[in-house]
Amino acid sequence: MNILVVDDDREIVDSIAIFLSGENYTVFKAYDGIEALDILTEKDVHLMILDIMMPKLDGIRTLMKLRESKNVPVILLSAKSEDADKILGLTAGADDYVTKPFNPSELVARVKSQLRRYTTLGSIGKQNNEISIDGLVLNTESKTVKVDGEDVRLTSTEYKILELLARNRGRLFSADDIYRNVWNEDNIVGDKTIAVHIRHIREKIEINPKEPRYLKVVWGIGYKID
Amino acid sequence: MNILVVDDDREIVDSIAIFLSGENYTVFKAYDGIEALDILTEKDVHLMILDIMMPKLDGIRTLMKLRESKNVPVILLSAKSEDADKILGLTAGADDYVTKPFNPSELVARVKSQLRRYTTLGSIGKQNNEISIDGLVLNTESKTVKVDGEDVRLTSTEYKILELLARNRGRLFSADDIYRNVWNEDNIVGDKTIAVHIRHIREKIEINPKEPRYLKVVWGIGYKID
DNA sequence: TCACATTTTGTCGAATTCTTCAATTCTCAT
DNA sequence: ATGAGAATTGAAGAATTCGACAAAATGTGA
Repeated sequence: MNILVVDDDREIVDSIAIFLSGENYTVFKAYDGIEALDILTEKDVHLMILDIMMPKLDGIRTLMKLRESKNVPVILLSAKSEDADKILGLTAGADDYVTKPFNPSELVARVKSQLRRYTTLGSIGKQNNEISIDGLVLNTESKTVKVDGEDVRLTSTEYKILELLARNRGRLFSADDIYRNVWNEDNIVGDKTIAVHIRHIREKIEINPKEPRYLKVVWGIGYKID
Repeated sequence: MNILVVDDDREIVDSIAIFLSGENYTVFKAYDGIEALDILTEKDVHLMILDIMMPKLDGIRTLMKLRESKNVPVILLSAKSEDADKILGLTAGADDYVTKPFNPSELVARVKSQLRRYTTLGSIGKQNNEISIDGLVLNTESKTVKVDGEDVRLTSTEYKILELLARNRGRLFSADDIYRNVWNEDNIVGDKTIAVHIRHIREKIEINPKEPRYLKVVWGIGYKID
């Protein structure tokens, strides 16, 4: 892994470099924003540690310029611990903000955390966003539903109810449970509303709504998907 | 976006919830690790703020259990500012570590930063600067758009919206999601603005805006590109 | 400053979706 | 078998949402 360290104070750059090298990272060094951007285009940088106060091009501007084209993780470094500065930096596109003086081990831990997110944990698209139950397939990202390969159009409320039940296959939900989960508030009136939505879902996903294949009722208690 | 806040101190949970709600996040609350894990399976959580000191199941253990199956970003919260604790937490799989007492605005900024990394910035290997969807081709470098080979002139706002949707093909964005991503701030007023931009984009890239080939609406939820 | 392009806001009608209510059917326990 | 409670069904009014248009606000370059 290649890490670019940018600070106009050479001593700081060197000491950070020593700690990172000790963790077997390859370290590139730069002493102002222009140099940093140069290295970023030339080399394959996996993470950047960037000081804010620098001559020529300060850290925030460097970061903003970088974000126009690359999504490399950036940890900002600054002597200023003012909250406003932190917020500015994080808003400008930084992934973390560390104030000087810092504990080298903590910095290394934060580097590792960011690299883990960037490389192994990945982003939202990577994870499994399909819930599959027999011929019933929910895609939680596009909020779509397929039954035996056929696309089925559910309304937003219908989808939310179905996702709740599908996500917790086998678990029993009373009408009130469902209401609380989907509406995020308590149901004051009766539970007819849920019943009607259940019917609509059944009409759409069940071949024979009278003999539900998925969406089953447990008498006197609630609904579930086996 | 859904955020889960976990702390055994209800006052802290409530106050964090207020700040996050103000930023238009949906907030789920839990008061120990067990509850947290329950909600994580039931709901689609996009980020978790997790206190370390908790009864039943402490934050670190909760985090480790979570990491067995999910890669949701986690921000640890702790009264201890010992470096060793920070390092332990970050090593266990956390994405960030904030010590109490904290500045709410900073916490919100860190939440946004993590969500950005998780959702829009994405992970390694996305250097390709052309996004191609059927006859629709976006060049993210020159910020130009072609439809069936024909150049199309989009305004900057229009382009940003289209890129967001194209970059996350299949994923559904509510009007608020789009606003937050493109403007980097919350939408206080209604969602007419997005609707109008969507129409303009459609007028330009769709042959028949009434029957959109690319930019589809999902009633009651939002927009997407299949 | 003015003219022009872009972005944002406000209003309206049509379409879709949600909720309510009443009638009917079904299930379980006796 | 029967009755009470529970679930399903049908229909209709209420509430939302989307898209179209117009117009106001904002930004930009000559």
